Amino acid sequence: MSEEKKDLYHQDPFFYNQHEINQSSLFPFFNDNNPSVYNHPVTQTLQGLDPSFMTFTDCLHGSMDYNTLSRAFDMSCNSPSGHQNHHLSTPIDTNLKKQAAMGDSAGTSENPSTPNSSVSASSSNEAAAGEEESDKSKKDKKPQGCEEDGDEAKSKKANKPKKKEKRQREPRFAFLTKSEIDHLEDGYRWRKYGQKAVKNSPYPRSYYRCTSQKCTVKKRVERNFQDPSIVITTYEGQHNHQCPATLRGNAAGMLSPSLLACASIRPSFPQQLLTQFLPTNNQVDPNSMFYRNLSAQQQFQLPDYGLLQDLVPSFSNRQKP
DNA sequence: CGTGTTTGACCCGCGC
DNA sequence: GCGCGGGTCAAACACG
Repeated sequence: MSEEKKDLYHQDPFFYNQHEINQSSLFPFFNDNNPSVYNHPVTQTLQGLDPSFMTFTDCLHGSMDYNTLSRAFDMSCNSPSGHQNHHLSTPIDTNLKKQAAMGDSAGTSENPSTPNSSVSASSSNEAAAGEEESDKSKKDKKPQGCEEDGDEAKSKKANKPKKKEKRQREPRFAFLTKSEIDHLEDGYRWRKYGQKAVKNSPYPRSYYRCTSQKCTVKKRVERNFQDPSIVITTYEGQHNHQCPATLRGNAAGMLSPSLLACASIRPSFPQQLLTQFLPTNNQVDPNSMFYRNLSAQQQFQLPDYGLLQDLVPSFSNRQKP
């Protein structure tokens, strides 16, 4: 591995395998339980991945657990590679990497092969609850000009529970998207709650939280500092509610171009996915975000529009002269 | 007025 | 213990 690449690993354990970027515009990173892959990132392809296995929306809707994801990508990893351009990068999990680096037994003793098990419906709820709790205690800690004076504030720090539970992070997965737009529409509503400068990068990282009540999903958005045209979107957690866009019945208008990129990765990408998002009359409104994002986002990245033709016949009808 | 963004301050974990 | 960097909070602000 080159020194430069090593640096990338160190700057962010969530390794963005930008060297693999080719024609495809989107690279999902998934949880994996094998720390070795962090040291030896491999290029995977989506060949051999059963399209019925997963959808982007499945990830976002939380209707699929991470076992499924990792299974799916183990599959894809083992499958013979065929598609030369559509690379899927290495599954990454920050916590696991850290644990591996630290030799943290907690990370390895329990269910080493299925970190995802902690993400099953119940445990992920627990994790979320834990986070809420910690958030609450954090808030309580804040002075906020209530009755406490400085001393009290100090003592409050001392009153902190001696053995604080290590904050549990939700599993995360990231997408690289070639786009001029930082914050890509994905059908959910997000509230920005922070922005930080990224070390060694001129581009800041933005922090978003799902605006839905009791939904703890967060996402981070930043630009690849070596290729500013690439947006790195990292999702943390799973939505516990329906996609607002789906509810509105106008999902196509909110559809992220990432989804299209998904389709571009695998020509046989589930039709159901797109049909699920597209308006029932199969018309694509040229004024919709769907269409506008396409325009703004390098439509040429789609391998050829025959792909979309396959996926959405009506779409191609509009494109054809 | 409700909703979302900006931004400086703060908290916390980690490495040295 | 200290400093650094990532992550979060919340007041102030902007906007429709």
